[in-house]
Order: sequence, then C-alpha cells, then structure tokens
Amino acid sequence: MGNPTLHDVARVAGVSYSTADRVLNGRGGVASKSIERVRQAIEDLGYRRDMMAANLSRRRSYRFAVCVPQGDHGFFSSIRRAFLAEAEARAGQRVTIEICDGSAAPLPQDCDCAVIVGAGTDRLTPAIAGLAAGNVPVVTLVSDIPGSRRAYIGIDNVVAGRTAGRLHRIAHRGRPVRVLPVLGSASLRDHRDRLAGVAESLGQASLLPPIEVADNADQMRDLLGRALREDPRITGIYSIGAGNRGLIPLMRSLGSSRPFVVLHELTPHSRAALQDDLIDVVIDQKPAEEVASALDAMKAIADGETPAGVTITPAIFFKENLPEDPA
Amino acid sequence: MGNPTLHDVARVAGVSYSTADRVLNGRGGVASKSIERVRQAIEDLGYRRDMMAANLSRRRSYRFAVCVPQGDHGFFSSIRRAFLAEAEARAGQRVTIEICDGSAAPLPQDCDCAVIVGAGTDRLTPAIAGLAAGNVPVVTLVSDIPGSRRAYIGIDNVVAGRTAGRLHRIAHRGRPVRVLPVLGSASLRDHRDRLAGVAESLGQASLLPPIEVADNADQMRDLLGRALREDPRITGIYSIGAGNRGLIPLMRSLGSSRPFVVLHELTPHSRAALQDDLIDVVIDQKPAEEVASALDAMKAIADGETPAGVTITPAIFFKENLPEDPA
DNA sequence: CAGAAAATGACAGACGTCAATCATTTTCTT
DNA sequence: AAGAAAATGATTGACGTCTGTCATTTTCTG
Repeated sequence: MGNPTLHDVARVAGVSYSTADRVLNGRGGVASKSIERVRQAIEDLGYRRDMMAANLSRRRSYRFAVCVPQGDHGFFSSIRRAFLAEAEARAGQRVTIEICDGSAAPLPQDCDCAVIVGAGTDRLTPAIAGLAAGNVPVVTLVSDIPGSRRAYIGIDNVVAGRTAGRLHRIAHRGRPVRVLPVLGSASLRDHRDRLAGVAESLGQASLLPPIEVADNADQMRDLLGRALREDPRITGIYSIGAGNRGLIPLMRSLGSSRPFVVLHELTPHSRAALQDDLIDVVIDQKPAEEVASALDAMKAIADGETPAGVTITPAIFFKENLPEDPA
Repeated sequence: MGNPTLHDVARVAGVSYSTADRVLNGRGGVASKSIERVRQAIEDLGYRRDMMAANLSRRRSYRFAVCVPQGDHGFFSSIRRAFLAEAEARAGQRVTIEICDGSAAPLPQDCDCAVIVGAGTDRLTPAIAGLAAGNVPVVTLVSDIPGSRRAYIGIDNVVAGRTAGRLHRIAHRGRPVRVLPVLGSASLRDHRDRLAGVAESLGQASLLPPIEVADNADQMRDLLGRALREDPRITGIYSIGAGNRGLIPLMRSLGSSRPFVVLHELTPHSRAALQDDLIDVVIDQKPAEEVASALDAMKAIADGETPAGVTITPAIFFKENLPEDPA
C-alpha cells in the first residue's frame, strides 16, 4: 500500500541498506554489479525518495537570495511583495528568502540559490559574478542573462511584441496601420526584443521609428506629446517600457479620437486607465506567477534536479477581464 | 538560526512538550492559562509547524480522487494528462491520485479529497452526493457546483464572455457589430455565463440569437453553415462550447471574407486553425494550471487549512503567442 | 480534608532518510 | 598464499513531529 522505502529497495536488490544508500546518494565504493542491482530494484519498485524525510534528516532548509532593484517602478515592488507572500506561504516548507536590493548589502554567498530580477536594468552584473564565483546557482527573472544562469523564468519578449502587433492589426481592420512604438531604452534587451516582435508582426511600413523615454513619466509626456502633435495620423501606440503614468493624461486630452494603445504591466495606474477607457490593452507578466515559478525552480536546483522549463505566457488584459483589485 | 521547534515553544512557554503538543493539536485537557501561554510562545517565536516532519510522522499520504468525464473532448483528455503529470511530479511529496471517469468504478470513499471536473456536464451528480455522504471534501474544477464544494478552481465564465465581447468590439472598430453566439447547450451553466458575458459587453443589439450545437462537430458544421448562409451579414462568431472541429472547414471555405472568430480551449484543432488564420482568438482555461491549483487546494484542505481562493485568468491566444507545441 | 477529577510531565517508539563508524567479507596484487 | 585494498553489512543517533501510555502533580468537589 504505502510507497516503497529504501529498505524495500535494499531487500529486493539483495543488498544491505547501507549499500542501497551508497548507490542512491552516490557515495562511491560500490561494485558496479551492486549498483546495477540497486538501480534495477529502484526501477522495478518505482521507488521515489521521500523528499520530506530526506530534508528532515538533512536538516536542510532552503535559503534563497532574491535580488531585486529597489526602484519604485511599481512593477518591481509587486515582485518584491510577491516574494514576501510566497515566503510566508512556504514557511512551513523550510524555505527562507532574503531580499536584497542590488545596492547596499552584498549578496549572501552562502545561500542555496539566488534569483536576479530584471538583470541588465542596472549594475547588478558584478553581483552575479560574485555569486558565480561563490558557486551559487543563479536563476534570472523577468530579464535574462544568457550567460551563467541555470534557468530563466519570464515571458518571451519577442512573442509579447508580436502579440501587441496582432492586437493592433485586429484593431485596425481595413484601416491603414500607423503605430508608434515607445521604448524605455534601446539598450535594454527586453525592449529591443519587444520592438523586434512588433516590427515582425506589423511590418516596418506600419511602424514609425521608436521614441525613447527612459522609462520616465515626464519624458513620456513630453516626447510622446510632441510626437502625437507632429504626426496626427498616428493610429496606435505600443508602449514597450515603463513611465506610462505620463501617457495617460495625454490620452485623456485626446478624447475618443485617441489612438489604440497597448502597453505593458498591470499597475494601479494602468488598471485605472483601462477602466477609464484611456488605454485598450495591457500585456502583463504576472509577477506573482513568475515568482512562484522561480521559487519552484530554485527548489529544484537546490535539490539537484533539473528545473522544469517554465514558459510564462503573458496575460492580456482588457477592461473586461481585470482580476480583482488586490486592495 | 534554525527555525524554532515545538520543543522551543514548550520551553519558552514553561510547559512540557506534551502540553505544547496538546495545545497545538487541540487534543484537549489543557488548562486555559496553559493554552494562552503556549499560544503566546508560538506567536513570540514565530513558530510554524514543520509540515514535512509532521506528515512523515503521521505517515500521511495524500490520496486524491479525480473524477473527469471520459469524453474524448480533447479538453478533458488534456485535463487528464495534466493530472497524471502533476501526480508524477508530486510523487516525492506523498501525493497519489486515482483517476476515475464518472462511469465505471464508483468514487473511492476513503480519499482525502476529491475533485470533480466539468460537473453538470453529465451524470456525475450522484457521485458527488456519495462523496458528500462519505464526508469526502470536494473541489470542483472547470465547472462549479455552488452547493457543497469546498473550493472552485476555474475561470469566471461571465468574464470570459465579456472578454470575447471586447475582442469583437476591437475587431469591429467603426463597423456594425453582428456576432453569432454558438452554444454547446443552453442548459450548461458555464455556457449560459459566457453568453451572458458577451451579451453584456456587446449589447443585445449586436448579438444574434444563439444557436445550439450540443458540443458536436457535425451539428456545428450543419447548423452554423446554415446560419451563415441565411445571414451573410454576420461579422463575428463566438463559439462558446466544443465541437469547433466542425467550424474550421466552414471558415476555410469562406476565405478571407470570413467573420471574426473567437472560441474556447486550445486544442490541436484550434491551434492549427489559429496558425492557418482560420480563426482569430482562442480563450483558454489553461488546464495544466488549473490542475496544479486544484491539487494545491486539495492539499490545503487535507491539511485542514483554508484553500487560497485562486482565480484563474483565462489565457488569450492569437497566432503569435501560441505556447510551444507539447508534441 | 479526603477523594475524585483534571492537568501536566516524562518517556518511548514510530515515520524514512542521512551520515558516520566499525567490523567483516570479498576481491585484487604480487 | 599472504597481505592490501575494496566492498559490504550492521548499527546508531539524529531530524521534528505524532501518538500513546503511565505516573505524578495540581485543582476541584462535597
């Protein structure tokens, strides 16, 4: 009835518990024929090591470091909140996390796994090198660093861009498409990916040259405002980065003749704008889900397993399908 | 460093381990002042019972029953597959599931929790009554039974309908909207909810009277084909249930003048149709996620906790953001 | 105040695994 | 064949909790 234990495996394999243990945990000093017999018994019985008992015995607790930039981007703070919530939820599962903004304290070198959120955004790169030197496995979240990370959890930004393109095409049925992309910064890989995606979907002819607003609301208001005045034929806006707080009053002033607007990340501002019909679509990374997946992956890595490759499909929000306000 | 144990709690509270245990597990026979002191110590230390050790000791293993109709709906089989995959993934966590199609064997009465998938679809209702009689807590998945279930995991179908409505409105910008809703069955609560949602979003004027195809591909082909011939001014289709295999050839025959099509559930057929530009949008329940959430909820229930209310936000798929083919 | 009832403490054996030690057996060298 | 090296077995005490028993202390009751 109950699942087989390692004792059962040993018995079936005709070896002692010690030997079975040596095989299971790769402690060495076992004849290859014994290894084979144990392997076979594990296979036959469908034995799965009881992780709970194992962790208990090892008095293992998972110590994870979370490295998220301290920016008040709204987005990063929701990531931070999600980590705290998940930590609370997993407290009974021996998971503790330490959050450090990239700035002050250095990353703990003695943790089981670290997650870097929004890499490339700033000068987190030395921290990563430090972790790598200390042999701490690293998971990247939101933004990837294709180098020495074990797993990347986040959306595919090219796909996100293509999706934005499709939405614009649907909204333009029959009319000429003239979409202005608004970048945070062309040096950010994520933003470049989104831009490439939307360009691929719409075709260069329908896409105006992008403007750059440094993820900043004031610059957004100024530069986007000017662009809209200079080219009244703009029929769509794809805001690729942050700073959308500056976009919203512009749309309000344009009234019902405003262009079709697609932007990223569900924040209190973008939610309100959706509700007020000032923008049309929000493409969201679902930070809470990303965080949960990241912790799962980190746990798997700490357990020596291969983390399951999780592809987060970004959520598409309209006014109608907004999730309940967490407030 | 390590988390506090119940021994620590007892020491701080100035009582024996036994007493602390009696309080923690509500075994009774404890003076109220002792209860208070233990409570306080738990609070002060931030004690959290180590579920792994607890489960190990209790030799608890979670036995869950999964009740999913045997239909080859494509959708239900993906649910079934998702359960098998999750069971495999959680084997190390003492979770075993038994899948039973509603038909043959009766539901096991001695499991910790049961999940009913797609209730209302067929004659699963007696099974639920049986479970309730046996005091087995029930979780509903996909379709709700507001009665005696502990949790419902699934999408909000009214919201899904509204979302479909919004998509049609976006696609019709400036043109008159004339959408034909295609029901599986008006007696299904889920379908009624979706219909209500789309009606609310588009307004009755833009919505034709629904046709009913009994989730059947042949009926879909016949009835929808006739409807399209009789009213060539139809500009949109919202397929609320199953049987979309019958819709696809109709769209192919209409060529580029076909209406804008929104339908539910990502299956091999709908995926292919998206890719071939024969339909425009798929609203998907994300069965894998629902299943994972359901198992989490069941585990929480089995542990005597209150399951976290999970709202699944349906995914919206276009040709551009299809997830990788699992094949 | 004696006796009953209630509350508490002390202890032990599980659960399945880990990790370490030590004794014993088998296999390999030369 | 003797000695060294390798492989194996046997055993033990954790890890934190559960569950049960039994003895002891405290509190209540009449």
